[in-house]
Amino acid sequence: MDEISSLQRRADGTAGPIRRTALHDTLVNHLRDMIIEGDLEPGTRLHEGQLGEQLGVSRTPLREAIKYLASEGLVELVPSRGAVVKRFSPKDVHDMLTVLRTLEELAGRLACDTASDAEIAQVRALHDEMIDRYKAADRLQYYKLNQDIHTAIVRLAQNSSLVDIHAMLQTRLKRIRFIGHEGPEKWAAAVREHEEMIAALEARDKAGLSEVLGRHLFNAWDRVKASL
Amino acid sequence: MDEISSLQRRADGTAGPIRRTALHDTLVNHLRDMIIEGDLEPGTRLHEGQLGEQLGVSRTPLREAIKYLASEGLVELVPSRGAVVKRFSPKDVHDMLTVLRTLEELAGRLACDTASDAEIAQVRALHDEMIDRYKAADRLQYYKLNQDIHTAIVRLAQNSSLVDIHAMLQTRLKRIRFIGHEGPEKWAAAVREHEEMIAALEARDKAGLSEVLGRHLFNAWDRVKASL
DNA sequence: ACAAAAAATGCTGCATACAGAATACAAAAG
DNA sequence: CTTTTGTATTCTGTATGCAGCATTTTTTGT
Repeated sequence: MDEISSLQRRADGTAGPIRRTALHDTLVNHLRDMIIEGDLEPGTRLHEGQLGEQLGVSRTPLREAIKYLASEGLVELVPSRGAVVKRFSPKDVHDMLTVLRTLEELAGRLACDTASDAEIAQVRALHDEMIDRYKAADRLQYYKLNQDIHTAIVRLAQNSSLVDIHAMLQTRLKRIRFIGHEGPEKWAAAVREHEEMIAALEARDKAGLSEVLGRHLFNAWDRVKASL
Repeated sequence: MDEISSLQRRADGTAGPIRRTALHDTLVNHLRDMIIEGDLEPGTRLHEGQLGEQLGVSRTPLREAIKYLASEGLVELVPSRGAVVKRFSPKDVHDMLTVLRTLEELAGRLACDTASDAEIAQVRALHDEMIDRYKAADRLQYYKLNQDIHTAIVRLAQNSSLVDIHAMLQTRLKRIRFIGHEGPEKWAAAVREHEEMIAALEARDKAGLSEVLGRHLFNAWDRVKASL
């Protein structure tokens, strides 16, 4: 059972001086995880009283967290009727992937110019680690590293707005992708695309990196649309 | 003085019996306007007690509104110290314009495929109206219609995610652009670009529309960077 | 028996109250 | 005169209480 004790524990586990994270902030992360991982399915009403009791917090910080997530687009606010977990239609997902694709294409072009060799090496390290997880058929860790790589490449572009918006879209899509279990052959194809990505990045091939990122996300639609 | 009466008045001005907009929602819009119009300058601390009293509302809905705006990126939450109006560096603005440019280029390409003739005519109407305002040197209305046109074109793309994110970036940039008073020659150049935009849209010239939108936003940096 | 209206219940929205942290100020020591 | 420490005040963070709206259940009339 989720409890206040686990909520108030610092995320990084360090024994830092004092708790500097506000409860509503902790709740935002906690609720976001619950939504992404499917504990709160789309259409579920977020009962303030019930949910608050379950998490061991009062309604006030909970409500604040819900407002934050509403602006993030994960929940929907219905006047006088509370909040419900937002349901994304297949078209919504397709739309998000289209935008994400465009953004990553941009990130790829910028990254080739702005990234240092050391930073590229770090992405390579993530990639190698991911390949290991792939060979071990460790889907969960593969998936996590996969996202980390995309995020890392976006970071290389050194555009704060791009990082922000990419993270937001990534979050909204996480729930979908988290569910979508593609078959071995599609998984292999995705891995091949990642190999191309790293090669293009190391060669600082702007057009090449941008193209493969775009293709990767174009194909992503094929990989997830079945599970909708 | 801002008062509860003006806040609780319905946005559409109808005399409907019941108020269907929640106070925190009204506050979000009100605060956003205050930030954009410069009533709350960057770096200003949002004093809950004082601001609440000034607006005639209690702290609870005010705090909820602030959390919402924080997720929107207009204010920053500092633990135990409240919220401050976010300050954007010149690089931040440049970054946002870069992303906005990419998104509008995408919107332009999509719009040529998806827009109906009637919708295009509506944009043309907005454009003509804007030209009138330009000739009348009515900067405020010109500016407003300008934004409306960009928003309308994005809408034509019929991509909900694109609309969302574009609106968010527009909002963040509104404050900057609201201040930035370009000279007559730059203004004229912007208007010429808009003429090109409409022409390309009516010709459903994907490459052309995308190009001019990109150029327009590329030049936008020149127009605002002086005022930073 | 069915439909419509009325009452009752539960939940959201807002305000207020209280506790703890941060800052400002003042006094004392070097 | 400067610096440091103790204290007071102010503000944020959280909990709780109350009023109004939605929905469901019950009751009443046909």
